[in-house]
Amino acid sequence: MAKELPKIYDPKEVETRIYAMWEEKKYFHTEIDRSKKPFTIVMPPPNVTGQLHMGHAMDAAMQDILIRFKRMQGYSALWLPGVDHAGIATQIKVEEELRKEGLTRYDLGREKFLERVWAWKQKFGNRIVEQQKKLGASCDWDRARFTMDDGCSKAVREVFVNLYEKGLIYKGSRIINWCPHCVTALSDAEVEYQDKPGHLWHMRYPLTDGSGYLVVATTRPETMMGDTAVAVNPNDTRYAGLVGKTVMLPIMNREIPIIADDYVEMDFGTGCVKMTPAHDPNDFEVGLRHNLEVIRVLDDNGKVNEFGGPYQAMDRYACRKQVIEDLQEQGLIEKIEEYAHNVGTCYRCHKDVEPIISAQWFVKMKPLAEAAIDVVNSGETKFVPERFSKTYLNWMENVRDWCISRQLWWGHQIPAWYCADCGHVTVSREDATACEACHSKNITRDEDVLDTWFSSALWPFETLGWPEKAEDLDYFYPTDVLVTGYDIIFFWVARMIFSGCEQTKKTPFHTVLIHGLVRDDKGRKMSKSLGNGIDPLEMIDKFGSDALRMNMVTGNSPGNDMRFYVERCEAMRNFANKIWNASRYVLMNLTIEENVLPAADELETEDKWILSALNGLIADVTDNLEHFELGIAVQKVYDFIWDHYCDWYIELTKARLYDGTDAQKIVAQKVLVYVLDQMLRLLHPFMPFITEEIWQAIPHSGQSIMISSWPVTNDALCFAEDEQEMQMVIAAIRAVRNRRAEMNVPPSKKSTLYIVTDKVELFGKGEGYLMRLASTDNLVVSDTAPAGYEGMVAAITGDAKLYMPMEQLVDIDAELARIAREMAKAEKNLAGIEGKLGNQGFLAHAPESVVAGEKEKAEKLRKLIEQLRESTERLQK
RNA sequence: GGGAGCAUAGCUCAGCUGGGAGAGCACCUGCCUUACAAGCAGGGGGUCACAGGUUCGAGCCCUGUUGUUCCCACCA
Repeated sequence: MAKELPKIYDPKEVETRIYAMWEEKKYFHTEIDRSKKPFTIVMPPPNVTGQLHMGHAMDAAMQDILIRFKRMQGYSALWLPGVDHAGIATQIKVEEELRKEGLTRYDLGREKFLERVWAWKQKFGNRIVEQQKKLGASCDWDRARFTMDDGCSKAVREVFVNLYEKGLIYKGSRIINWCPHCVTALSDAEVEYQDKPGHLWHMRYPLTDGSGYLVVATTRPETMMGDTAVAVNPNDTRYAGLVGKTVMLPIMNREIPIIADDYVEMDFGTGCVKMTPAHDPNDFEVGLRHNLEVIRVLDDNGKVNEFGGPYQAMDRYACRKQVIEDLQEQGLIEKIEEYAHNVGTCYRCHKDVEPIISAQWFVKMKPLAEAAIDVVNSGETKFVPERFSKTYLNWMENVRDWCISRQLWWGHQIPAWYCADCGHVTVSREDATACEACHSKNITRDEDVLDTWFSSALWPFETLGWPEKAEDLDYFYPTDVLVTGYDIIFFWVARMIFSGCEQTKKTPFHTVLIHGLVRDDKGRKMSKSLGNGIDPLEMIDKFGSDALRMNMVTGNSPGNDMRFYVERCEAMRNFANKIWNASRYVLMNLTIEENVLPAADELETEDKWILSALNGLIADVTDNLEHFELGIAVQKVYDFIWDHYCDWYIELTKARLYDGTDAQKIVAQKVLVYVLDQMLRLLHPFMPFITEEIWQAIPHSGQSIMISSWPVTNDALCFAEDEQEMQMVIAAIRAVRNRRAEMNVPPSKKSTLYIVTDKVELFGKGEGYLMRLASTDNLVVSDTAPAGYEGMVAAITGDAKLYMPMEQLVDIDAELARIAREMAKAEKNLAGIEGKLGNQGFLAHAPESVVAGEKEKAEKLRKLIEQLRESTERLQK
C-alpha cells in the first residue's frame, strides 16, 4: 500500500526537507563524465552585498528550469554558482558602517580597511546563497566561486598582464566619467543619462581689442575658469573676421583665443562655444586639434580647486550659482533660457557625474571587438530573443575604450609598479620587487583597483579553472546558455564575449537567453527608494517556492518585462494544491506497487485518449524547452494537468475505481499512476519540490525525480482514433451539462438519459462514467429515438442526440428560440466554411490537412443543423 | 538624432514557422457530487490601436499613421 498524503499541501515543511535531502544525496554535484554530453550554465554572480530580489528569482528560476531539464535528459548538467565582490557597492556598504563609528576608510588605512571588508564578506557573503537555496536552485555548490578568490585573482592578473603585453591595456590621460560622491572613475557603461531641467546661460566674453564681445551659451558655467578658447564654426560668416582674435575670460581675466572648428554647430545657441578641455570630452578633442591648454578646475570631490580663482574650495553647484551672480553683476549675462539637457549620473549613487581629465587605465577596445562581433554575426553565439543581438552589435561596433581603473580599495589591485628613479612602469604577473628597467627597488604599486566588471568578464572560464589547463575547463567550456536581464548586456555579456574570444579563443557560450525586468503591479521598476519591491522570500513563505517559480515563467515570453502580481502566486499555489489532491486521489485508490502500463488490449478508450494526449504533451513541452519558450512549455503542462488529467481523466476513472471489477481497477490505477509520473517529470523543472514529494509517494523506481529520465514520446501510445472518439463523448457530456445548467437543474436531480447515435458501442462502453458525469440514473444508448422523445429536453452535438425526460422543464417557446439561435450560429459557421471550400484558390493552395479539416467541420455542422431542424419540427408538433 | 519593444476580454498578459481568438484574475448562475470550496459545472464579455497592401486565407507578413515604454548617441 502506497504512502498517504496529508489533505493540505504544506510547501514550507516539504521544501526545506526536500532541499536538504537533495543536498545530502549530492544530486547538485556534477562530475565530469565523458560518456555524457556536458551542459553548462554559469550563474550571473550576485553581489556579496546582495539581498535576493525578484530579478534574482526570475534569473534563478529560468536557469534552474533549464538545468533540471537537461539533467533529466541525461546531460552532465553543471550550474556553476558564485558571488561577485562588487567593488563600489561593497566598499560603500562597509564605509557606511564605518561612518556610524565616526571613522572613514582613511582613518583605518588600506590594509585594515580591507580586513574589515573581508570580515564583512565572511559575515554576509553567504546570505544570498542561502536565499538562492530557498528557490530550489540546483547549483553545484561545491564549485561555488568568488570573484576575489585566489583562482579568479590569478585569472584577472593573467588577463591584465596579457593585454598589457599586447598593447591592449594602456594608461593615459583622458576625459573620463568621474563620480565625486563615490570618488572614483567610472566606465561609460556605468553612467546613466537622465534628462534634467536646466538652463542655457548666454554669457558675454569681451573681445580684447575692445570691439565688443562674443556671446557663448553654456549649461556649465561653473567650469568657465577652465576655458582656454572660444570656438566657432569655420563657415559661420557672423564670426568670420574674429577667428584668430582673442577674448578676455571674465573673472579670471585670462586672454583666450577664438578658434574655428567643425565641431561647432552654427544654429545651436549663439554659434559660439566656450572650450573647457579638462571638463568636456568634445572640448578635449577640439583642444587636441588646436593645442589648447588643459586646465582642470574641479577636484576629486567635485569642489573647485586652486585653478578656480575666487571660487576655490566651493562646491560645484554653489560655484555655478556664484559665477552667474558675479557675471550678472558685471552685466555679462545676456540671457538665461530654460533648457532640459542630458546629465550623466552614477549608476551606483545616482549623483551627477563629472567629465574630468584624469590619468586612468584603459582597455583598447577596437581590436577586441572584432572577434566579439564576428561570433554573433556568424551565429556562434545567439541571442534569444534574436532582437538583442542588434542591441549588442550596435554597442560593440561603436564601443570606445574601457576605463578599468577605479580609485577604490576593494577589488583587484592593478599589478603595475612605478619606478621613482627611471619612471618605468613594471607590469607583472608576480608582485614586483624591483623596476624591470633599471632594477631600482624604489618602486611603488599603483593604488587603484580594477573595475568589478573586469573580473566578471572572465567569469565563464575563470570559474572553470582558467588559466590553468583544468579538466573542468576542457569538459564544460564553452558553456551553453547564459541567462540574464537585458539591462546588463553591455556591462557583462558583451565583456564576457570579447574576453572569452581573446583569452580562450572561443565564444564563452552558444546562447544568451535574455529576460526582462520584474516590475510592480503598476509597471514601475521595483526599487528600494520607491519601496515598492516585493520580497521573494516573503512570497516563498506564503505560497511556496514552487508557486513563486511558476509565477516567474508563466504568461511571460523571452525578453519581455513582467508585472508581478501576488494574485498569480496565489493561483500557482492553488495549482500546487490541485496536483496534490489529484495525487491524493490516485494514492487513495491504489493497490498496485509498481508503475507499469497495462497491455494495449486492456486499455479503455479514455485510457488511450489520455495516453495519446500525453504523448503530444511530451513532444510539445520538450520542443518548447529546447527553444527556451519556458512560458509556453509551462502553460501546456498546466493545462494538461488541470484540464485533461484532473477535470476529465480522473473523473472518467471514478466509475472503474469505485464500481469496477478488480481487473478494471488495476488497469485504471496503472494508467493513472503512469500518466501522473510522466506529468510530474514534465513539471519537475518548474515545480521541483512538490513533484519530488509526490513522486516519492507514488510507485517509482529510482532515487529521486530530479535524476529520473525526461519523458520521451512513444509511438505505441499514439491513438488518434480513440482521441477523436473520446472527444465525441466529452462533447456529449458537455452538451448535457449545458442544458441542465441552463434549466437550473441541480446535479443532485438525476434523470434518465437517452443517447441516440451511430456510435452505440462507444457510448455504451462509457455507461459508467456517463451516468456519473451527466447526472444520470438510467442510461439508454441506441441508434433510434426513444418513444415520446418529442417532449423531452434535448442536447445535440452532431455525433449524438441526447434526450432527457424532464418535460415539466421544457418551455416550448424558449426552447424553439434557443434552437433557432443555435441553428443560426451553426449555419453562419457552415456558410463560412462552404465559402472556403467553394473557393478554387483555397482548394489549390491550402495544405491537404487543412482542407480535410474544413470538410470534416462542414460535415459535422451539416449533421448538427439537420438534428436541430428535426428538433424544431418535433417541438412544433 | 538613431534603434528596439509594446498596443488582443474589465485587469495583467500568452498566442512559436499565416488556417480554432485564448489563459489567469475579476464578473454572473448553479453546486459542500466520497481528490481538491485554494474546489466543481455552466455562462457573459474582444471590428486583435488605425489605414492601406500581399495572400485562397492576416492578430501573425509588408508599408504608413497614432499612442506608449525603453535603449543608445559628444550639440555646448
